[in-house]
Amino acid sequence: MTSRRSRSAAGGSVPLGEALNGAGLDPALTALFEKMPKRVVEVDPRRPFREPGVARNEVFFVNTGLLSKYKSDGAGRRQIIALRFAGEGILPREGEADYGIQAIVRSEVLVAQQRDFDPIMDAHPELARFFLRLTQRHASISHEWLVNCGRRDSTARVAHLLCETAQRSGLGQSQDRMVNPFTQQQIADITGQTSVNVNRVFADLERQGLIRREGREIVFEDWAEMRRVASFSPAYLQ
Amino acid sequence: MTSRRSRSAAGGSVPLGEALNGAGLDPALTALFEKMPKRVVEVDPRRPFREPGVARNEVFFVNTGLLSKYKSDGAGRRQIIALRFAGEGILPREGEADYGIQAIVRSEVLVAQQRDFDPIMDAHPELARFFLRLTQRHASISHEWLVNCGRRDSTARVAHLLCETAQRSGLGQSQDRMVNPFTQQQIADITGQTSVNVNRVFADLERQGLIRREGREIVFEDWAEMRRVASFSPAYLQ
DNA sequence: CGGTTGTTTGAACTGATTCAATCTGTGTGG
DNA sequence: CCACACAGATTGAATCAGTTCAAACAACCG
Repeated sequence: MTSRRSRSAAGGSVPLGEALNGAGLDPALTALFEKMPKRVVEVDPRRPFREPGVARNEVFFVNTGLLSKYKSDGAGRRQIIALRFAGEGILPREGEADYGIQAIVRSEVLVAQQRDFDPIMDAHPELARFFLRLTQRHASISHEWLVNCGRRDSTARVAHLLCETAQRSGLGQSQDRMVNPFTQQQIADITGQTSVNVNRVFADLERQGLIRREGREIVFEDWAEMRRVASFSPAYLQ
Repeated sequence: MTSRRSRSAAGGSVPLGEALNGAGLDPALTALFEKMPKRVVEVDPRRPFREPGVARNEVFFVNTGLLSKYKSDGAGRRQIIALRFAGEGILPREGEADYGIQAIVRSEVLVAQQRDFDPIMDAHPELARFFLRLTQRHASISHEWLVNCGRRDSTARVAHLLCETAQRSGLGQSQDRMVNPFTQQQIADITGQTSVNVNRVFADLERQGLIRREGREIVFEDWAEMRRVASFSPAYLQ
């Protein structure tokens, strides 16, 4: 089922409080966020959720599943610019958002209003420091993606995304398999290619003995070599 | 002269206090930063300034000129991941930096120690909110660069960079010319191409009547068409 | 079963790279 | 002032990685 698939891809449910505490937030402040009025929304994959160019006065938190932020160039070619795994969130910014949001897999998302969020920030300015750190981490990931798109060949790009995904979905070190949450089109939209080529890259990776595909699962046959091909070093994930 | 070139490309000098005030910081806090111990450093372009993989316990502020943050893939191919124009800065982050810093043009940079910076942040937690906004802006620029590298053809990528540079260096609306601060190799490192191709793209842009080159200066002959080719809409710059 | 969504494969094409050579402008030392 | 060195820009030819278009195939779901 789609929802099971989402859960396992994202490493299970990560409740708000647990995630904030885990990221180093003072439990007293965590409690404030837990009390903040919010809706729980089930988001279907690859369906419009939030469109670009609309005022974005909401705060999102991914309980389970996987969200993507996307933009498109003038000609409508789509580029996924960021992912939010379970336990991560999306902060608002002045003005209208230049990006849209879609789910990669069926996701459970907490949606709060900026007008409920802002007073908490105002009352506890030390919170901004916490969110500054999280934002810096995401910036660091964006930078790695830029290296990926700009300087690596198509095989390395896909391999790198798989490595990052395995890591970020909280796969245990012992785990050597992962439910691939992406369609090949989505991988293309992340790595700046066409789905046709992504398909060929997958076939290559398999032929080289780096991965094996079993239905939706990807088995990493040679993690060390995989990392090397992808030139993946997880430092940028902190 | 190189230093004049840097100044005009970056739209002149932007002193620390003025920049922070201009970005919306409380003048009382601005004063704290102005009192913070710091060195003034002249940085030569395309020379090592800060290497990747080293603990980065400093804060930088660009007084005049233009800095770049760069990373490289496994094979040593270089990608410039961000620019800092006059009036912008670079914050530290836990652990060792995964990126290096180099000047694009000769720059005057203020360098402060994190240990002098942190106490100010500690004493004035509302500061983090200010830096959060700045960091979000840079993240937004990274995302646009991702669209650029991932989805636009080589002509649009170069055109987009030129548009962004014109805008960010604070060129007046009336201004239709700009000193190009980049070498073609640097443009290649930003847009994920080779310098050879960048050269051909420049020739194309000129042949299409979008720009004219006069020495180091670029004259925008048809700004509207340039924006269209680049699919440049400056909203992401805020 | 039929509709939908995603994957796989082939053939032709093209934008960009690679490698190598040449040209140009600028700064330096004699 | 000239000779030289150096960095960057320009050009050509061969090659190749990735796209495009089109069609077939597979899985899933009501």
